Amino acid sequence: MNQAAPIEKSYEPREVEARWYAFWEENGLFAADPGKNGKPYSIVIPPPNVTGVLHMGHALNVTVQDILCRFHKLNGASVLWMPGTDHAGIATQNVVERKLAEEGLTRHAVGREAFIERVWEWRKTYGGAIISQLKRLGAMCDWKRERFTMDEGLSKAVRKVFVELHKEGLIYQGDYIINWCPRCHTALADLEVEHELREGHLWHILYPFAEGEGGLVVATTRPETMLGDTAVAVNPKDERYAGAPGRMVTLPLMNRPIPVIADEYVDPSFGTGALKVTPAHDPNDFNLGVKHGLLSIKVIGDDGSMTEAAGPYKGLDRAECRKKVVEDLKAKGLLVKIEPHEHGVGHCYRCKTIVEPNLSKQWFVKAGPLAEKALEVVRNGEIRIIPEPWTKNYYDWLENIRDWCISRQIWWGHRIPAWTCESCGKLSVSMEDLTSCPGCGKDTVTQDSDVLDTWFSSALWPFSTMGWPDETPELAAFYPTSVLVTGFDILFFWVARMVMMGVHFAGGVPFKDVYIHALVRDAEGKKMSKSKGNVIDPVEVMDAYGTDAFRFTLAAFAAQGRDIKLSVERVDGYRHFVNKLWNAARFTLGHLAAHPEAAGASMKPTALCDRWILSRLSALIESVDRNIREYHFNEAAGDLYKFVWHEFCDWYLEAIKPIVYDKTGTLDPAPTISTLSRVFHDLLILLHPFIPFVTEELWHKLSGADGSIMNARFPAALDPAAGLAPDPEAEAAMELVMGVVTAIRNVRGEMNIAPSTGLSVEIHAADDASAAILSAQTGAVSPLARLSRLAILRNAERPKGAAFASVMGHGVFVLLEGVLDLTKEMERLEKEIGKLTKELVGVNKKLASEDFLAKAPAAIVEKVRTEQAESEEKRQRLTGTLEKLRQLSAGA
RNA sequence: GGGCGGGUAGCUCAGUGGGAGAGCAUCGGCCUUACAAGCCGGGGGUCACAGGUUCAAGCCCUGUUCCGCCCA
Repeated sequence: MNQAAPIEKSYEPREVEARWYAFWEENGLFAADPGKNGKPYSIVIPPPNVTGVLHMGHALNVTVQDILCRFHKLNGASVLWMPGTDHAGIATQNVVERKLAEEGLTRHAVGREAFIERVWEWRKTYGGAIISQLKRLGAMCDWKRERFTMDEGLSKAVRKVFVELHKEGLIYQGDYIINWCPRCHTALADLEVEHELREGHLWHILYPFAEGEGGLVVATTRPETMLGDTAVAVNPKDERYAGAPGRMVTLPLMNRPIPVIADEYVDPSFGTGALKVTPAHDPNDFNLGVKHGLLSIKVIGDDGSMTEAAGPYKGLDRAECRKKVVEDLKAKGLLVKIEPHEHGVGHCYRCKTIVEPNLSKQWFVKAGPLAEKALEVVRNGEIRIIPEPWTKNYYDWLENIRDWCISRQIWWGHRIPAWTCESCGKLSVSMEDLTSCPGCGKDTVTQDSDVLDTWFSSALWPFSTMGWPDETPELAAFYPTSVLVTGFDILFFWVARMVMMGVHFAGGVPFKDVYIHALVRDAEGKKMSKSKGNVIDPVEVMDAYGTDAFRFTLAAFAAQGRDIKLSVERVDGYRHFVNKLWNAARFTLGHLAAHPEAAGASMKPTALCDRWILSRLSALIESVDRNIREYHFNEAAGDLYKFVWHEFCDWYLEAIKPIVYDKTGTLDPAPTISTLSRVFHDLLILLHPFIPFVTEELWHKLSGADGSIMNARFPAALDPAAGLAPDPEAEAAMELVMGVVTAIRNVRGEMNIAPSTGLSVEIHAADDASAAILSAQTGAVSPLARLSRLAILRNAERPKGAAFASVMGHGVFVLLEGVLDLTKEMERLEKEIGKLTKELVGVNKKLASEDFLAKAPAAIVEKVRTEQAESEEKRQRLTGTLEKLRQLSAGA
């Protein structure tokens, strides 16, 4: 190189990342403009919880979106990536309540208004943590548009949707059994309950007939609920209980007569086949209760303790009550037996407390009609779910959807816009806050104290963030969004509900594609790696290896199955990759600087390696472009990796050294410098979506100009004018060159010859064309293989004392007269022959099969034939050489 | 109980019908002027098991087994 390397010897990510992120933001490179030319490309970010900290799931999710946004921007699209956070009702309220508890306070002590103020304060102080972590990842979100589900605009959208759905009869209030979390003191939707298998018991209890002898033995996993039993049910086909339906039994401990009913629902094979029915505390029992007109007696209160209706057990905690009930039954001789029993127990997804199915007055969304439309738009292809198998899960859930309980008995959230009049009892739902009753006109109205499920507002995210219900330029330009990128864990919670709401309110689907990526189970560690202790903090990974290395690793993982286990060793591998690119840049930039006249020019390539690398670049562009569009990020990343390391660095840069370092003064480096410049330039653009920071840094060193790689244009795979097109001839010739070089290196390695020793090599070409190619490439082959002499011959005599290799039918002789270690050479040849023989067995078997010859495609047969001929020829030549060496060795 | 995914090199994982791959680890040789975070060469796999379809199976089908997830 003619001048000192202009850049540091190794890549130091920290400073570079901070500098360029600030640059991008300050220069408005993330800013979306609905009036801009170019095909709109839009994504709304899955809003992370405002209480959240960045975990692997976010990191992967954001990396994928950023790759897509940067890629489409490079392709000239008008890009909007809408960012924001979610108010996470229960989670945030829990966090603030814990802080209050540290001060010895409760939310009830400070009051609703003051409490909500405290939450806003908390949000102001801590709510930005996750946002700054997203920035650290390089996310090109349009931060000026950042939204929060509790913002004024979004709140207006929420209220509008509530009012409209209520008007349409799709929102209703009623007494139903719901999942109650006694800790969070709120109702939960079915989806918000997590079922875990627990070791429990099955208690068999005798319920004596009210009249006459005997009774029925029921089996239950929750004996404390018996206090609220209002029937015993058996299957009408169950012969054991023929005659029982219609009779009465006495409910033990409560001494209440309850009827025996018959219903097909009862599974005769479970327990004793007799089912105690507690409509107030079990969803299935609730259904039976409705069907048979049974009473509902609520014996467990909202705080988890027993109610008045539990009689003598009133005030006991539900767990204590269970013990007491069992003891009392035992004392009365009514406890027939206790069996160990494993069963699913529901837990609150926020605090893990065991939920209590409880009868309660709540607000519900009638999901059926909305689900119908949400099914339709996927069935008819308006929305594509990728990978496709998730479509089935989507269908299954929507086809069996139940009404959605949307009211929560907490304070942090969108308050339900419903007012009840104490005077006339009228319930009014309204867009505007009410101060008087629309019915009787009196000012005795009170707003419902409940708030809405956070997912209710999240369901509106794709259009509420763009200004709906107003008709905005953003909605016109960017709705529907191009793709939703998310993990499968919220396919039901969020994706399905967005589709329902989008189709119903925003006039169409909220997105065209849903890309479901792999999921890293994290932080809470519930599922993934807690047991293995390999939870990894993305921020620590970025600190240690750099964001680009981390992102590239995630991209390489992105097509994986449904679980991710990330190892830092692998991130380290990709850190090496980034550094490799950095050092390739040092080399490249040095030579470009030395030849400024050629650096930017577009010259016709003359050298074989130049033609070859352009052909490979053309293939790479095609692959990266296609694979990103198909969401095959791992393929794109893998091809980039292979190109950079194993084609560009390993072969191309080495092959051009004799040209760019030419000391003979006989070579013209200009076309090669021009090609190098072009390839490196395009390569940075191809890599940019994956590793934005290092590519931006190098971009500036490359051009020496200001501007940003973000404004560059993605190259076209086919651009013959610029020399970009597949060049099979160059690829074939280069393969011959590489084959020869590798064969010689193999000899050197196996024979333990120092790299500093120049070798003398003769190649006996099998045909004139190959001889011509090789003759033209001696200048490339010699340095790559470290030769002191290279002769390309035709029909020559086998040289004496030479190690031998066969490459594509050509004889390669490494002249080692006097120093050839016969034993080693024979071992090397034997190993080689062994491999070939193994290959030949398989190939010969194929060719011996008439079926294969008759039925396999002609191209395949031809390929196998060629393979066989080449391997056979090679084996014969190697065997021949080996034989001669044996004779020589025996003679000596 | 129903559904889904997975079992590929020592480890973490790619690979959806014709050459079994990557990173890390490992062995041998190199401080060759972009890079020792590197270069060159090598070793390592009956692709969980059994059967089937096919000219051809890691890949498709059936069964078995183990692990994980979702739903009830």
